[in-house]
Amino acid sequence: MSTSPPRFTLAPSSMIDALYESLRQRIINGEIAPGEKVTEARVVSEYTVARPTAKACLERLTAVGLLHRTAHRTAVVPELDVAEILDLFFARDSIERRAVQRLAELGRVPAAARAAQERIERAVADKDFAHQVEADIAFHTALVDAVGSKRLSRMHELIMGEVHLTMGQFQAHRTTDPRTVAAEHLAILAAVEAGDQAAAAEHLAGHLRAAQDRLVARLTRDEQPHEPPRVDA
Amino acid sequence: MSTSPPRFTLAPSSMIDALYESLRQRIINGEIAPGEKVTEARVVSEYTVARPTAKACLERLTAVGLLHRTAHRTAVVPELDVAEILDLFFARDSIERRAVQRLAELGRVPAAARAAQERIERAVADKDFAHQVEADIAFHTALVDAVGSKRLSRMHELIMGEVHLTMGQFQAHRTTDPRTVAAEHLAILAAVEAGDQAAAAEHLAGHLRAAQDRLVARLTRDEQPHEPPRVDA
DNA sequence: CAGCAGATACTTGTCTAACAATTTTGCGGC
DNA sequence: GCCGCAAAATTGTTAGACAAGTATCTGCTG
Repeated sequence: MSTSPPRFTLAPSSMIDALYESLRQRIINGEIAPGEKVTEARVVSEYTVARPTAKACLERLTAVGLLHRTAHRTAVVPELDVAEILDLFFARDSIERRAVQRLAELGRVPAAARAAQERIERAVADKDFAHQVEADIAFHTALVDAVGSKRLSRMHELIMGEVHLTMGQFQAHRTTDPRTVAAEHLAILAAVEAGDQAAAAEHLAGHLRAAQDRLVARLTRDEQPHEPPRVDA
Repeated sequence: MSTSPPRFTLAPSSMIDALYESLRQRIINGEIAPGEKVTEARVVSEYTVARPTAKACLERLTAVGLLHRTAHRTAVVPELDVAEILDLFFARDSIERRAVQRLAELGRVPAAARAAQERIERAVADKDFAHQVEADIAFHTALVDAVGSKRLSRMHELIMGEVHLTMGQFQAHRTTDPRTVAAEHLAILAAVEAGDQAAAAEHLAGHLRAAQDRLVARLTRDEQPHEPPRVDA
């Protein structure tokens, strides 16, 4: 607040940060599949780090829900079931709805959201799905960050890792028309710009519900065959 | 959710948990004062633990805002200024408002909230201020937990440490009539029981705003003399 | 042949010790 | 009195070790 906010983000400075980012990416992209075990020893050997470093990293990933772990048991990449997805989207809606209401109240349309929107459209044109998912997350994060509340942003960050994870699982068999998503995003921004809190909240809630329903529909279909957990490596 | 909720909480099982709880209490109660430095070496010597253990503990406290720390610099107990308190209460309101709206929608009045309410009244009668603050936190936490959303509860937990901290700072010079607080709590529960979402949200928002205003008023008065940071030890 | 008990291997929790990198502090010179 | 450099303090990371708890496999018994 008092110092100028950083305009450029550099590569992570500490070992743990770098490790965290790398593992985060691998989990989110599905490179480390849901259900797969991630032992401390594995991290130590895959990268060249000491075990305490790996341990700290796994703890951080656990804190944001990208790994599940109970005492003395190996951390695993979670497979979210329907109940968890509903819970996740309820929490997400709570934060983002408040954010857009606030933005509408201030009449503030974040530039970063518009930028993210353009990135989404470019990714759609390129058929680059991973990038599209990432830009979509960036769009929603931009909305929350624009409120300017450190703590709201932190709470949002706490759950967006899991959102990213579910979209990553979903990404393989995508059935969504990207133009629908784009239209919904624009409707949110338009309501914010018009200063209409209720409309902004409605558009956002509808958008999230649509995403949630797509995930749930996909999941209930997939859970039927009860496919065995994929184990590679 | 699927397993029965624990009816009794035991002492923390792991070393780090115990350390975390102890330090948390000491920070919240003001035993470790705002502005005070907490080095890893200090924790190591005060308790009998290894430095990595202390380090992990400080990291966890930092994650929930009970300590502030930047790379290579010593962790300190934060002194929240007015801007931060406003931010904190904005975030808190976002979560708790959603929670009571949801409870009203379900018509679910959590028993734990009523129990906490009784604990508050008992603490008031005993003039036990620390206990009163703790029970007040428990009341609000009970509201959020009753929703049954793991993630909403986790987000709430992420900021309630800081709330506890500010109330601890405030506790020394208290100016609040406890009966006002009790009445506000009961109004919230009544609205929830009646299933009136809007009224529940209104009562909660008013309650939080009153608490926030008391804190801010106290703080702006205190900041005038610009007292030098207390340094003991 | 099935089921259970014990033994073994694996994994995590914590500790000790050490060195590198960075920040803070204190001293001396100008 | 102020600035810069060196020493001290503190954190970041690594290595190795041992205890304790889990999971797995083997072998015995019915």
